[in-house]
Amino acid sequence: MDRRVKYTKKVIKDTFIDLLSEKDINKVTVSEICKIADINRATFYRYYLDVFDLLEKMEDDFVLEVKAAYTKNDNDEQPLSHYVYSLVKICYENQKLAKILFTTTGKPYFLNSILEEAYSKCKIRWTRERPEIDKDDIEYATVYIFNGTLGIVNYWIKCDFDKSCEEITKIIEDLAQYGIKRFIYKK
Amino acid sequence: MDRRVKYTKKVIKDTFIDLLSEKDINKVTVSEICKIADINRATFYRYYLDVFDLLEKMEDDFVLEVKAAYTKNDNDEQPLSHYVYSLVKICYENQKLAKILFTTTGKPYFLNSILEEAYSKCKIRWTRERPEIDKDDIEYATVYIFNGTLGIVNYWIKCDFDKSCEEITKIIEDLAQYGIKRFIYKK
DNA sequence: AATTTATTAAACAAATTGTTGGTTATCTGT
DNA sequence: ACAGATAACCAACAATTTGTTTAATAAATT
Repeated sequence: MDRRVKYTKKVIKDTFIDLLSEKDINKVTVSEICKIADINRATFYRYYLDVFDLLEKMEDDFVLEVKAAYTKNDNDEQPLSHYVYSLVKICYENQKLAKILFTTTGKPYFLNSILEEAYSKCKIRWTRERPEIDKDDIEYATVYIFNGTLGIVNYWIKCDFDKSCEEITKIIEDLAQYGIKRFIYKK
Repeated sequence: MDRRVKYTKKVIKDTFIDLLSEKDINKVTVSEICKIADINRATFYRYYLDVFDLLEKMEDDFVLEVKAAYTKNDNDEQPLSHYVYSLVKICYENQKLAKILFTTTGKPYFLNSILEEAYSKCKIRWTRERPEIDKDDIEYATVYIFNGTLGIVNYWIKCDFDKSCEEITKIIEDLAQYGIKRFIYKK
């Protein structure tokens, strides 16, 4: 990629992250980003439709990084924790960005493609091991642990990464498997 | 309240909901709402700061309704399901609004005050029954079931309320208590 | 019926938004 | 190092939105 393009995109994204840690995304304008980044506004529109398009592209980049992380050594059927750990690891390595992405979107829908891939493999396993299982129940269970997982990651980020990646992954795994019953009462 | 005020607020909110089911909130302008609602723009600014302030006020109204629902017959220590059921019920009775509120905010942070109240009571019970318990663990467990619960409600709304309020509440309760282990494998 | 209050109408400057055509600066491949 | 390609800049544009203000009008309350 052209060095000029690389610079332009980088300075836009950096400025955007800075602005997002100050104020709400709805108050961030294209003009402001360009003024601070010292970039012509026409140049911004060359690559992005608007502020939200910019955010989306940054989310996509993040997702690609996580996928790259768990695709290394990816055999057919990895345990759930393998995917969770990859996500947690990338968050840990990009703390400022992760904080922005998790808080500005509210719910990190942009991660759907990651965990959906992971959970779809679980669904296959569950169905194989218990063919008589209710399809609806699987769906609800998946939704539950999916949201619970993202909630924990979000909370961990809010607490400024006060646990190791391994610890967080373990906590998520335990909660998904046994719920609060065993997690709280019979540890 | 003055009948004129009542009308103004209602027509603004109704128009807003209609617009939100068509397009993203970031594309909704004050001018557009007023034009469709046939309301002077100055009148809008009399009650709301901007589009997001309007959304917030609608969320607040929704929260008040849910709280009113579970405060009836509220003894000291209700089971978690009592609060969940109240939330589910109000969603069921305001389907269009619930759909908007759950999808436009991404993560329904506006519900924090509801479930936090419920879960804080659980935390007290857990701590009382097992005083040696790890405080961090309680926190993580709470975050997990909180997000899982909202995920299920959100999914249920997305599926156009295809189960009864009682069924959904039961599903949520089971998942919180036993996790997928017993929910899926040992039903 | 009189008074209070809400809504309207019209106008205002300021800011943002996309888009344009022409110029300058920088990069890439030979 | 040179030439062609391409990216970034500049300035200007109309259109839209945003808050805010004033005075006039309409509706509610007492």
